[in-house]
Amino acid sequence: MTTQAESPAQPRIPLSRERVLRAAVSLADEGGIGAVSMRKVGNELGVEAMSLYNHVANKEEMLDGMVDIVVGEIDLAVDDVDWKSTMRSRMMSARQILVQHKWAAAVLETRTNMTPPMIKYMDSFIGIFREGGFSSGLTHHAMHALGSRVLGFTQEMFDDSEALEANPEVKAMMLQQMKDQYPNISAMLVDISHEDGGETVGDGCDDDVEFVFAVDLILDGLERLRDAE
Amino acid sequence: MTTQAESPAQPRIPLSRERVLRAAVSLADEGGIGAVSMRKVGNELGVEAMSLYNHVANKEEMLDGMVDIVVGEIDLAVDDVDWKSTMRSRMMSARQILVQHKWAAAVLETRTNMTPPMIKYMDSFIGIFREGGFSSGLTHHAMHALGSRVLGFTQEMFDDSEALEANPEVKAMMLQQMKDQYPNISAMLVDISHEDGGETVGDGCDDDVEFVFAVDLILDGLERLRDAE
DNA sequence: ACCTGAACACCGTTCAAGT
DNA sequence: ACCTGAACACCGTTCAAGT
Repeated sequence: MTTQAESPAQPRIPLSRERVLRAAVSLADEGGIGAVSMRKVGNELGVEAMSLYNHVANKEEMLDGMVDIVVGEIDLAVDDVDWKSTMRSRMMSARQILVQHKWAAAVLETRTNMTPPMIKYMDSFIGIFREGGFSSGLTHHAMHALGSRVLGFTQEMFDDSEALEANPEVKAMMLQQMKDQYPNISAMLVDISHEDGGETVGDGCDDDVEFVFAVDLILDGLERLRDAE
Repeated sequence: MTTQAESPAQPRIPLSRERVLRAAVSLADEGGIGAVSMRKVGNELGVEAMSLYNHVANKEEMLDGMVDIVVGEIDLAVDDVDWKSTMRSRMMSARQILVQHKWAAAVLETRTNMTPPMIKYMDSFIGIFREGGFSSGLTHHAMHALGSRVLGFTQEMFDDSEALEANPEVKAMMLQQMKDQYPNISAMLVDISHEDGGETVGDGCDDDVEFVFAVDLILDGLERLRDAE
């Protein structure tokens, strides 16, 4: 049944979280997310489905890990001549990776957990705007406007981080811990809570406001192009 | 087992596609899309799961029907003072409905079939831009730029309609049939195929081009806002 | 014409038992 | 410490059989 059967001298490679996730990603790359079941991933590794539970908590957590691998492939090193071309390159890198893993965009949108690779990506993303001279408020809007375009996670991740921030005691600790690892996220959150006294951000951002902001941004731009034609 | 058991005089209401879809939508509204299985929908209607197959081809087609119901709820009648506020209202109506059916946005993104309610929505959408004096090319860009924001279907639907259009023999027939029912879609497709000789649109639109267009539109708008601050 | 019982080939997940 | 057999409670779907 296993592919290792005819090589008894070769000790089987031990399972690991890494191996499980890589097997799952390669199954999804080949056959779409529908080709990923605990049983099939186990089979790919020459192991029963139940063995996977020693390395991932459950399927949901396995999907988190798969997305982390994909997000980790996005090149964060690009540093172009100005903020605009840097951001443009960043978006292209992200898109390129998501095109390589066609299943990932849909899965990404179902994730609600913030994982370190996701937070790292977001911090880098925010950093580009900050270095471009954007205020924290406008950076926040920018993330919502661009968010659903490449990585559909922006709303949810912000909701989570802001839910935590809403508790003032947790807030101080969180910010302290985050400051080193995620300087841009921290700076933005601090700025914004000072700017509006937590009104917009404290109890989760107002999705309606963000939606209208993005729509108006696009409509204004379209109008300009029409008039220029 | 059924809720009708204690009322033998009352003849059971006969099943119908309509009743099946409404039951499925209400299950999804209450418990999310995970609460929708053939067995549970059957149970909701006091019927076995297998009976549903007399009214929907399979689960996939049931999901199509559920989405149609939701899309059909979007108010297409708004006609504001100009194209911009009309489009703004349209986007708000769509968003409002999708917020009411929280499961629908994700399901919408997995649909690949063009259904009449979807085409009707698209035609109305295009009509707003056309009446606002937009060229067909810019209208096409606009749909891509706004598409993923409210209804994530734009890309796929366009790919389909353009795939059909790529066959010149089918094209003439299709356009003739569509002209009455969907005047705006037809007009746009005709214009675009004349404008660029089918280069951009004939063999499916260039997703990369559309992606860059949308990103640049947003980045330019953000820059303007930053400088105005 | 419409509904169902029985069956098939799948799922995710648990837990005690093996090594 | 890690892997597995057996089992549970689910899936979507079919088809011949009932009414």
